[in-house]
Amino acid sequence: MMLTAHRAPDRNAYRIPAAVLAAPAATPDTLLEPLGPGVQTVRFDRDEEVFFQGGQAVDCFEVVAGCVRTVRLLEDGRRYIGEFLFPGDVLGCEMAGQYEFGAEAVTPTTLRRYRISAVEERAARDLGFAQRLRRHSACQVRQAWGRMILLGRKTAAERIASFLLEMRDRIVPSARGAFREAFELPMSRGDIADYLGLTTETVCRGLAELRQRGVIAVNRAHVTVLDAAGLTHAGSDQVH
Amino acid sequence: MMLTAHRAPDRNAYRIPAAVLAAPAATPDTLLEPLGPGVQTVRFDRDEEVFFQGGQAVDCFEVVAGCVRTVRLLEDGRRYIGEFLFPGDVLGCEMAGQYEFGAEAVTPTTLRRYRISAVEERAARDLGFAQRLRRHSACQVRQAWGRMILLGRKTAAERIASFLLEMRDRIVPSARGAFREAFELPMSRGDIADYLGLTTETVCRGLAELRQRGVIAVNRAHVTVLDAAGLTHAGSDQVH
DNA sequence: CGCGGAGTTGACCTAAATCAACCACGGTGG
DNA sequence: CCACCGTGGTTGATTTAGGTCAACTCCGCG
Repeated sequence: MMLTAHRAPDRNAYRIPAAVLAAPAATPDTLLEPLGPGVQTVRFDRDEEVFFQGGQAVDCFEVVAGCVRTVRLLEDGRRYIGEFLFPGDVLGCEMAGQYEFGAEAVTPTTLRRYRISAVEERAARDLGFAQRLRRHSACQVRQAWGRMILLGRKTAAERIASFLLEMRDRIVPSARGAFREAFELPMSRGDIADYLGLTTETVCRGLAELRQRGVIAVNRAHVTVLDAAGLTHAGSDQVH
Repeated sequence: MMLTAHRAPDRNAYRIPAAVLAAPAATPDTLLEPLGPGVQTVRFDRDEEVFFQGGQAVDCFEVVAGCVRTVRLLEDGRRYIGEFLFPGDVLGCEMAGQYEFGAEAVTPTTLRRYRISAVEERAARDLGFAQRLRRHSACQVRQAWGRMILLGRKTAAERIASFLLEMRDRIVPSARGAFREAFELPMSRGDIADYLGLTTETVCRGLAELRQRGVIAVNRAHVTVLDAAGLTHAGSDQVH
């Protein structure tokens, strides 16, 4: 299937750690694949809204290409970005009733659209599918906990280092043969700031600091990790 | 069953919003109840460890009485509290492999202990059970998102107000007939601080501020919400 | 060539952390 | 029965990380 070309072959698409991957032989390629065929493919331009906070939750999506952000707003305009989604990631399938946050395309994006009701209906009769869904949510929960200690207890510098490490592991280098330590950030500094609970300026200063210390090279969107160990240390991301 | 006496009758124990509760008739009382009988009941003293961060994840728990906190530590001692658990809440059942955080008793606590493997095994053959588990994780994910905007974008005063609102809704007044706006906080100011990403002192000052404005009355553990609307406003917890 | 928006850098300010008393109880033991 | 701690809570003074405001740079584009 051509879709797999969009994903890094060695990484598991729905982020299930190796320990949980004692999966049965015929695991589908992506979480929602079993719901095809008859799936709609939809495209969104940069900054276009995929769905909005408070809207009736009817569809969920799988990213085929591009990058999507989820956003929550406080009424005075403060914005928080819940996560960035890359090819293979799934969006909105734990929503019930209303979307609790909005979703917008960071770059021109291709998504596959599924009905949440179809997901629910399938889960109600297919145990394997239900199990994979459950594991997906469990992963989301564990990831969320990681984000909380980042937001609650880490300094600006640590958050930025952690962010770079996360992106290094999640962004597939666009250039064929480009090595893993070099990648293009699809999102703006403002997006990064709203993801990390900081401001644009603080993100810039943090990146500048890391550059001056020779840990990374940055030029606009292009980032190269020069000293991975140094970056891991700067992020306090010990694998306890 | 006697356990229900420990829970507020009008609130759904595993926090599934009404919209999702289109449940089949015979819904069990608590999430893990179907796994009984033969469940062990275990007790923990104040500050005793239920399980520790990094340990092999084999058991999960349901709170019968008392209050439990989940803790994550950075190696330099910074602490973050993921959540407080009250009677009816369930703990650790989305763990795979290792516990990603520790759990400690905030007060003397009674828990029912289940094997994670038993939960998995039951989920693998009981669709209804799997569905409830899945909804439980989905709720956890949605709650986590709420916590993230709190940590990433709210001021100290707003966090404290939000916290009080959460506790008002989750803590069952101990005194029979005590009205809902008065409750006892089982956790210390330090615990609250680590839950909100603040310090003890800032929590104290925030509470003092709300007291001076006549929004609440506080005396040590005892809190009374005098002006619920004012508190909601102070917390920026609009129901969008 | 001039415009406009993202990114960067600098100067300054403020919310919350840190550091330091101090208070208010709830035991404990004389 | 009451003095004595000790622990958690509160309040005040000071410091600081990061936010705010403002200038300026660097492209990309018509």
